Amino acid sequence: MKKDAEEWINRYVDAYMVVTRQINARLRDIFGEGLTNDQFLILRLIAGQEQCTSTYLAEAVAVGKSSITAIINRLDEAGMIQRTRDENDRRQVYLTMTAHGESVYRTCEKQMQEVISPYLFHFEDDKIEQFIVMFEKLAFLMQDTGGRSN
Amino acid sequence: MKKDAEEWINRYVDAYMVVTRQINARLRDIFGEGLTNDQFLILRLIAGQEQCTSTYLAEAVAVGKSSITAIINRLDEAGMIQRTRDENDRRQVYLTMTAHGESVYRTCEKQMQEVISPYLFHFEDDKIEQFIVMFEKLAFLMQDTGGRSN
DNA sequence: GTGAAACAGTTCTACACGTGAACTATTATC
DNA sequence: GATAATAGTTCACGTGTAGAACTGTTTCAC
Repeated sequence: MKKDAEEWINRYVDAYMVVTRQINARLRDIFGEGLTNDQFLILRLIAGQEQCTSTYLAEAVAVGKSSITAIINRLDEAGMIQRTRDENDRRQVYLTMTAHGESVYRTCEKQMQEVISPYLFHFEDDKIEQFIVMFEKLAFLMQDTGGRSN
Repeated sequence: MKKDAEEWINRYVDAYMVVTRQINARLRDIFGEGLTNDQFLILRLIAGQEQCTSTYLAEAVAVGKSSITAIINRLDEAGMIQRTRDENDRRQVYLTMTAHGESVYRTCEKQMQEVISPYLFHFEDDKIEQFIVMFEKLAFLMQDTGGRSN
């Protein structure tokens, strides 16, 4: 282990805990009854993926497939998404947003922008850019070492 | 809103989602039956705070006090923490770890270090430092604008 | 001093999310 | 054509969250 790794990790975890929990709380508040944070994330992934499947979602959010089914069922009951079976491989179910889902998602996306953007004003542009690039590299590293079944 | 804010936020959210969910999944796996991620976080806060109260925890994790009671109850039943009433102000209940709680927490802390540290090797020291400093500033900003009751 | 307000914490009910194991239906393999 | 692999679902159970109602304690205003 790197010499300063322990201290870095402790500082990272402490800061990350505050930031993520505070952001989550703020999003929870503004989304209100419309959507939970997790549902927002799932819609976001569906929006960004052609022919999105449960398996893809499960890997993307690092969670079992049965959890995805539960979330998808609720979004389905709320009329926000549709399931479409692939006629060539009838095991696959593709998930797409309905017009209503799209509308709710876009609203929440705007609200998210409004909640987060004020914090950006406290930093210089190149600092923000560096921070995000670093975060993206981390994300890339972690995505390539996932894996899980069920 | 800043000109590039929207793009930054989208990139940030996408990366942050991957990183936090992947880290959570890995921690869930190694902690196993011993402790949930949230319980670990709560113990971490208790460890780092003299005379820790439910109210402090609720603010720190940006959650209602009733949620804290639930978590504390489970940790109490598991024999990991103790509640002590303040004799000067009998409304206050101070939370401390038992020896057993301390032991479980330290074990999980080590495991967390081992899970996260490999990723640090992919970055230069000063990059890591800058990243963490930025995160800490963000955390500081967010902490100063919280607030919630119940 | 006493009554009202504020505060710390708990309980209760309801729901969202997570797991893992067992299951259905479909496709691939040999 | 039997067997294995894959995609997704269902079920039972534990955890975390909210919010409202509650207890007990302290503070404050008069």
